[in-house]
Amino acid sequence: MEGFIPLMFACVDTGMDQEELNEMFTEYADKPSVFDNKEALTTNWNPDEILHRDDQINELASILAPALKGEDPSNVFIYGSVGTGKTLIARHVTGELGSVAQNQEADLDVVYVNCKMKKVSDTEYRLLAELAREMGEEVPNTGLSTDEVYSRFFDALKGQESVVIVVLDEIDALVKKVGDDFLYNLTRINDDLDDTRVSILGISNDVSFTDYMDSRVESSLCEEEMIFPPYNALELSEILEHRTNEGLKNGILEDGVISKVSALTASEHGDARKALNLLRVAGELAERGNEQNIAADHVDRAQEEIERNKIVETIRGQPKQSRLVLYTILRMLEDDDTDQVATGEVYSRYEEICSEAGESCITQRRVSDLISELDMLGVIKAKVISKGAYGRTRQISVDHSSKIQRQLKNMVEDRFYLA
DNA sequence: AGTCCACAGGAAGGGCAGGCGA
DNA sequence: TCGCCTGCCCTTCCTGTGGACT
Repeated sequence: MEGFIPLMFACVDTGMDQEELNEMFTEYADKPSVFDNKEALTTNWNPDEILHRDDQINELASILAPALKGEDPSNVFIYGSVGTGKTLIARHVTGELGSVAQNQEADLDVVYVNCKMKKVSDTEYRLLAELAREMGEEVPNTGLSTDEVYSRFFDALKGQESVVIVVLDEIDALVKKVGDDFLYNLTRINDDLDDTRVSILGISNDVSFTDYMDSRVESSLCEEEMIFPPYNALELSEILEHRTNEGLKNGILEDGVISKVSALTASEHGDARKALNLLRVAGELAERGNEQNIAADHVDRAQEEIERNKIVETIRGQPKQSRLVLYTILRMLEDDDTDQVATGEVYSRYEEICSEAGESCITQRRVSDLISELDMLGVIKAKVISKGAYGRTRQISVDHSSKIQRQLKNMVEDRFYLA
């Protein structure tokens, strides 16, 4: 998609007429694809067989099984790094549980919410509203008090005579943002319900996440805990093999591609999600280049493309002042031909750039927060260091290839000055 | 050991936009 | 229309910090 938009504009610039455009699309449609079922190389796909997670499936299933008899299962907490199969297993097990419950006419509801979804469930209000909506209640996006939304969710639950399993994915992100009060309320909701039993299945990418929680919340939420270990290179290879058999045409993959992808991702916390993305994008690059096979070189290019897209998407969602701060950093790194800058220097240059552009300046305190945010988003790297009598500061650097760095600067410059 | 610097970062709250219910 | 709510971006005020310097 990323390469597609400039192509559309190129058509306008070069005066490509409708017929040529039509021809181009027809040619594209007729071109043989390297994919058989591209969805199999995405994280949304539910594979018929889940590899290397039998123990976790069995454990989770045995914890949730009492729901079939109308008993409320223990609250469960699942930890593990990104791409270790937590969401896949949670969805798989609750999905199967739902099917069995339907066959046996048992009353069981499963509600899934990703707590990191921007504008959907990234605040207490939004999460409760989303849960209430999932239970069939109408809740506006804003305008009500949080207490009102909570009581609407509660009313929706009261209307049921069943067990409700609430799956809260990426719960660590929300707790870090708004605190754990909402979890305290949710874990105590059963005290006020007569016929409905609510069980919470929390999923977190952060193993040390419970440090942020009140001990009372922790003890009731983490009645059962499961830790998902990262996949090793061998396991990743087998998972990729399984997915590519479904997703790619036979004989498309050159030797060594799967082992390269699995070695690359195993060294970075065994992230299966990243491994699948790498393979899919490598396939897309091969297809775009009219090539018949996916080679190791496509994997390298895919890695760069994924990194660039991730950063570009992140920057798109940032407010103007954040882009301005980032632009200041990138311009300093380029102009001063250095690989790191300090907060104080960035702020001085930021003030100059603001006055050049006729923009209003924000305070150093706020700029400091924006630098932290950009660091958290992985756009820059900021490390707090002490220079003794010369104070404390953050050393800011950008850890991308110079090509990506240049593209980034141009993009921020365009978005800042032209937007 | 005490001082000092240049911030980091927590806490509290202001102002505004967007939205809802009465 | 008005009062109230949340979310977001921001400011102000303040305390804390780590290592070089005295």
